[in-house]
Amino acid sequence: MTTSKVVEKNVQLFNDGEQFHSLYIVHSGMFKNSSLDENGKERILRFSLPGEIMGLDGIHAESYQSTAIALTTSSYCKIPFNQLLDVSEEFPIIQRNLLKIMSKEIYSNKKTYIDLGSTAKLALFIYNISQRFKNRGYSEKEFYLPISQRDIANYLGMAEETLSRIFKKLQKLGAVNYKKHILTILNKQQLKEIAQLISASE
Amino acid sequence: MTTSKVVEKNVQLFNDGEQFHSLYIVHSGMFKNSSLDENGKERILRFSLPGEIMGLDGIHAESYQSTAIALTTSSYCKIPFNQLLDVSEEFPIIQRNLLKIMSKEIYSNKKTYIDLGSTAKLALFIYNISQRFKNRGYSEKEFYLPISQRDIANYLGMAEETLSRIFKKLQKLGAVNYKKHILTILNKQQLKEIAQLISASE
DNA sequence: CGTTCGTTTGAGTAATTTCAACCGAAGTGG
DNA sequence: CCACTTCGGTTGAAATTACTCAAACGAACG
Repeated sequence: MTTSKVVEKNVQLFNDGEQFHSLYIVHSGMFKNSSLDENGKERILRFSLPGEIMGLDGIHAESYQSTAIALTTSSYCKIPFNQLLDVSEEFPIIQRNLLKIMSKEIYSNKKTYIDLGSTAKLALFIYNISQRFKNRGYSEKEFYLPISQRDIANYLGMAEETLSRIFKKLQKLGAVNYKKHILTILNKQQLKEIAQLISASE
Repeated sequence: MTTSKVVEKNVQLFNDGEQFHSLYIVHSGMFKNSSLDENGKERILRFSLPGEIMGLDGIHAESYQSTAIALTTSSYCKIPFNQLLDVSEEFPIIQRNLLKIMSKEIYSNKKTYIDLGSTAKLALFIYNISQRFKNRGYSEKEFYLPISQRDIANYLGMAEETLSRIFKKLQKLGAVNYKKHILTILNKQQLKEIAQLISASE
């Protein structure tokens, strides 16, 4: 349908409020999706990894509801939404898949970070990213994470300083290693326990 | 397509993990959608008000991802999903509307409570509910809120005691009144300020 | 009338934020 | 090539916020 295009770090694919026309699939690299709050502060809503779709939140209002910015050199594929609708009328399977993707998106937003302490939040964040890489065929144990700690803290709703301390704590505990944006999961089981995905006794 | 059915308080419409077959539209009353975490504790994911759809998160896995329980005497309409798909192949407008509804659901999840203090969280919660009632033609100023404070605290990720104190605080500030599950918004502007939806100077 | 349930209250404790300063790596301009 | 600035991250200490625990309360109910 369309070919993959490459963008450098900090390039913006679409902007909050702009007219909606296309969905974007991440091919490689990573994007952050954010919007500005009432005081003009950036609020990061999600990070988009290879294989994931951006722009779904723009369908209902026919304008994008967030801004997409590349966090590192990345490539993506653009899918004009009207064309997608036309094709899906011919091939209902496409429509069903779109519904499934959106359903999954709704579902995944529910696994919220609310209710967790800072340590559990960060552990869960790392675990989630790891599983998303795994689902796309990448290593779940070690990956490049082109996100600044400031952005992670923003996304998780905690102070930058807290995040720094917790990151050090997770490393001291031997759960992960993090250096120069390379994240290594040293003890997946332990990480899941800290993220409260399993009870510690199991 | 189907007629409206009535259920009493505490009746369950569908259960987390059960095979997915239908969407449910709330006609009147209110439902809570929850699931159990790894330690068996209830985690409330949303409250469903009249006009809102439940079950969308079950499409992708073909099993419900949460449990729906009536919080008060309520009525609902059941829509078998396969029938919906069949009809939507004939009438693409239905398909488009479904996509829009799901898109809106994805978008609304972005307005997250992360990052807010307890006072702002509760104010935002009240404001959101109020707007959802308004959008369906009900009063935005005064409504029956059949949710226990325990459930609100659970949903917002704070201690029950904290919620009780904050509720009292909002009343002392003159923003709202709350008695016998009747919630009255006394000062919408102030409520929005507290919820950080506008800066205090405006 | 006694019990339960949902809520409230107080006091102490724990977790997180804030503020201020510092650090090291990387990039910039003279 | 070197000083300078910036940026992302780190550290410590004080202040704030929210949680926990324990107890009491009032309304509803059988």
